[in-house]
Amino acid sequence: MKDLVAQWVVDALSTEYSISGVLFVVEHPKDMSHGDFATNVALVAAKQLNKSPHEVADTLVTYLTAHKDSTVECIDVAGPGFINFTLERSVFIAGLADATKEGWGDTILWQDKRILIEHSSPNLFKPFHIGHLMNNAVGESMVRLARASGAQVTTLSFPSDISLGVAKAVFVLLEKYGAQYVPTDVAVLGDAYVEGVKRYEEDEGIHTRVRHIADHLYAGKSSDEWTLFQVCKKFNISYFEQVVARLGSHFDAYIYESEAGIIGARIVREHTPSVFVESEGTIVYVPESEKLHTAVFINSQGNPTYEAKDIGLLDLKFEQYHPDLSLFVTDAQQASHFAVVLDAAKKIVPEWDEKSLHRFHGRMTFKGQKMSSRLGGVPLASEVLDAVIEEVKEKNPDIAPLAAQQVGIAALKVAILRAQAGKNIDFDPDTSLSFVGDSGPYLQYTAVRAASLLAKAGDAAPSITHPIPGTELLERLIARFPETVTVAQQEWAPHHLVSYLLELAQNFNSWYGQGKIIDDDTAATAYRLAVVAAVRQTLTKGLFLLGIDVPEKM
RNA sequence: GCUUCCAUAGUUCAAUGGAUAGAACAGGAGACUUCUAAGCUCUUGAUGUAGGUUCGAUUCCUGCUGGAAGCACCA
Repeated sequence: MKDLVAQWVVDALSTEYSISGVLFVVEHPKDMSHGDFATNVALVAAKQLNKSPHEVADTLVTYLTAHKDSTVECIDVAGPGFINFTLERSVFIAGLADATKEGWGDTILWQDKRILIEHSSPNLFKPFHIGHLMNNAVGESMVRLARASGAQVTTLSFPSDISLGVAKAVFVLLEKYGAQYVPTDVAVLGDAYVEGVKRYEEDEGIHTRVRHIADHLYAGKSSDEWTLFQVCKKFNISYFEQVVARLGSHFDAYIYESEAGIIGARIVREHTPSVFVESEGTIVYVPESEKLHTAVFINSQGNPTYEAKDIGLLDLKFEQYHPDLSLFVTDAQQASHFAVVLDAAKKIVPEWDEKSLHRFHGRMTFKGQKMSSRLGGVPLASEVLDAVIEEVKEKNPDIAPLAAQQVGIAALKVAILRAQAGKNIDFDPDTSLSFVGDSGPYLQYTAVRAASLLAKAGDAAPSITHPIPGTELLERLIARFPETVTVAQQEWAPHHLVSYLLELAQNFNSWYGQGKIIDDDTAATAYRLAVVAAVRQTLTKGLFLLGIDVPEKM
């Protein structure tokens, strides 16, 4: 429709003024009272034509009005010279029927493309903490947006299983519990990690032993540390799967850092000195751009660093999944790291850089305190989740357990997703977490309320045959759902969707408060129910795309 | 020090270069014998600073101030 309007404007310009190539835009006016589409063409063309914007606009409107098609109700000039197009209401009324069909909001933006999405990559031995909640919320939403774009989506997690840090943890576990240790609590592993880091810093005497453990782990050499490591790794992964399942995520595949490291190290060595260079006993990459920094890929012990592991990961990703787009989500701290890795990667296989997209989110602080999972003191994701769910239950003691969990997760996820990814969030359960106003529970509540109305209607079936006044704004908002999804998909920006859903919910609740939906007027009731059904479906689908379920009751 | 990102109401966030800068929370006031009050109605209140580009700048460019992150063997 937007393209159609633009074409009309082009025709009008060429007929009335014999000009073309004017760089105007057609967009939705910010304020819906200004109509459905607006163009700035008169403002842009005025100077070139040496006439006032209003004069140009008036001339164009006369032409456009004479040539408009039946879907356009009126075309007028407003403000400094905008041309506003208002569509016939019938267009939107017909749209209500689409909104209750299967697949409402699905787009064809990436029809049949293969998209690989990596997110929620845990660090084994470090607990899944509050920061991972943010990564998971952003990542899962992108997965769902991608699936709704017609793409074939594969989800991947890249657990960090082997590192010097893990060797430090294994050192502590061996010392404390011995080689036969079987973990029963992730907190013990997290504590061991923190303690190991601390011991390593304080006591140089253990460095040799820890490095020795690291070498065995990297080499997969049969030993006490290897056995203990395997047991802990397995335990951690199953814990991880439980936590993300609770949050609504599932991973199709895992690639471990240990596998990626072996391949990455090989690739780096194969491309030395063509891409990488030896320096001070290490292998580094020196970017040409001043904006990027030199990074070590193979350390002086001969082990791959994070950088080389990411090269190996790229190889595995493209080798195994042949993605058209490989998206990965991390926090913003790693932005420059990946910029360097991709700069090196494009010299090995250009596709690795061209088809990769790094989306990052901000850092989550907790009550103003910076969190460091290496130094401890970070709330676990599950602890935060439990606390939030407890709060939901306090607020509504009658709520079903499943609903309480769904509401708690919605509160967390919307708190994260309503802001543009990339900004830091200071998470304070007392203030950040809202159950009222612009919040997840508000959206859920609205959807539940709509569902409740439909249930209450009994025999009265929704119908669009007898429209009544008062729902024009809602109808036009509902019609914008698919394009809002498209914008969120194009920009990988779920917050656009959150803004839209909040606006829809606010308008619906406002309308709801104005009078009865179900009354004695059967024709009018049927129409109102059609609007309710469309709103319910739109909210439910929109929340689904954010990774949020709508409870039965709340 | 170098590189990058950020700065909007008391607070948390919006605003493809457009029209009167939108919400929510907090504060103030109110309606309801009514379908879910996690709701509704009304109300107070903001673009860090100095320039530049533009018909038009929260948005683009430059300086300044303030904050965050990164900068060779952690991930």
